[in-house]
Amino acid sequence: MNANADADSGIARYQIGEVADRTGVTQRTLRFYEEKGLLRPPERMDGGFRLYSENDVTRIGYIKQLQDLLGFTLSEIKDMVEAEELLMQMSVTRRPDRELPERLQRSEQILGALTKQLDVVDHKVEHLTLLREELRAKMARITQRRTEILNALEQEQAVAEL
Amino acid sequence: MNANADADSGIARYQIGEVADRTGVTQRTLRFYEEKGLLRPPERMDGGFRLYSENDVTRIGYIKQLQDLLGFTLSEIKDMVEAEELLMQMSVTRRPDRELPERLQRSEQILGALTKQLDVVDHKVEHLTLLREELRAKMARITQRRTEILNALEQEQAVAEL
DNA sequence: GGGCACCCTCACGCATACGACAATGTTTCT
DNA sequence: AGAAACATTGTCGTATGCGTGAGGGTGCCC
Repeated sequence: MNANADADSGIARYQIGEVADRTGVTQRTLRFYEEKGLLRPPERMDGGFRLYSENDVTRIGYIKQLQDLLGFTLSEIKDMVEAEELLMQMSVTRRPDRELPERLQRSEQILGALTKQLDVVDHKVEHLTLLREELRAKMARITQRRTEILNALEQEQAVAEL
Repeated sequence: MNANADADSGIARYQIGEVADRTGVTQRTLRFYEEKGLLRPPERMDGGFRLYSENDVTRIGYIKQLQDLLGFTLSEIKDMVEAEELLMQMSVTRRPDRELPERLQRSEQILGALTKQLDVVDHKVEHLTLLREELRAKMARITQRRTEILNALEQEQAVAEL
């Protein structure tokens, strides 16, 4: 067994090396993300080794996606995961029905963040879609040229055959 | 007149300051792009001042879009504009019907580049679309929570009115 | 032909996002 | 208990994408 699964506790924990392997980011990057507030400081073993949860692993994948594929900066991503964090906290802290106005405010705050993110994403999708169309048009043009050239070559061949 | 338009030559040229103003990028950035091969070295005046064409201005806007809105790196963009360059050269150099095989090869080279770009764009669109759905789902959840809270607050109000 | 706006080329600086050690401590396996 | 494997915190280095002068020419108008 390589996984530090639930030996006697209830939930699986992984140390940094395994997380790095599974997520495809380096250990350095994981520590860096933690330092920059993108990842909550994970638990530690008595000796100080970091112990990540399955949830952390998921989050790391999310961050990578936002970064590599979607081109957000780490500080943008920080805002996004923080909103996510708040959202999850809200879902959990359903207990005290007191302080409703405060919770309302939090809701609207998160909604604001999500709206901003959605705007950014919409914008990107729109522009990428346009770019895609342009690329397709260019490809069509080039493909056309190519068949023209191929035809011309065939003509040459035919002439040479005589 | 601020534009260095066609005085006696046929085509308008602009010096770097005006290009910077029109495109919204700094002069430093323009020189930097040139240095990095993103922009062909523009013409120069006798004294060494750069003279950009309308075409260059268009290209700069294209680069900015790829960079800011779509999150490509400059080296990715370099590949893209180089393919574009080749494509335009092909369209122009229709003259010598000799050397067809060479032109065929160029065509396929450009096609390859375009295909790669299209793949990248498709990938991004796909992931962004997924992300957008997730964001919408989250917003729906939060909006739901918010109305719940608002209802609860109304209840309190009603009770207090008694 | 003097002045002012504009441009030139270095060249160093800076933020982001890590990579690559070094020196040291921890866990685990047998 | 001793080695191998793995982790920790520094600290310095690096690539990208420019910003910001310094020091010095150029263009053009009156």
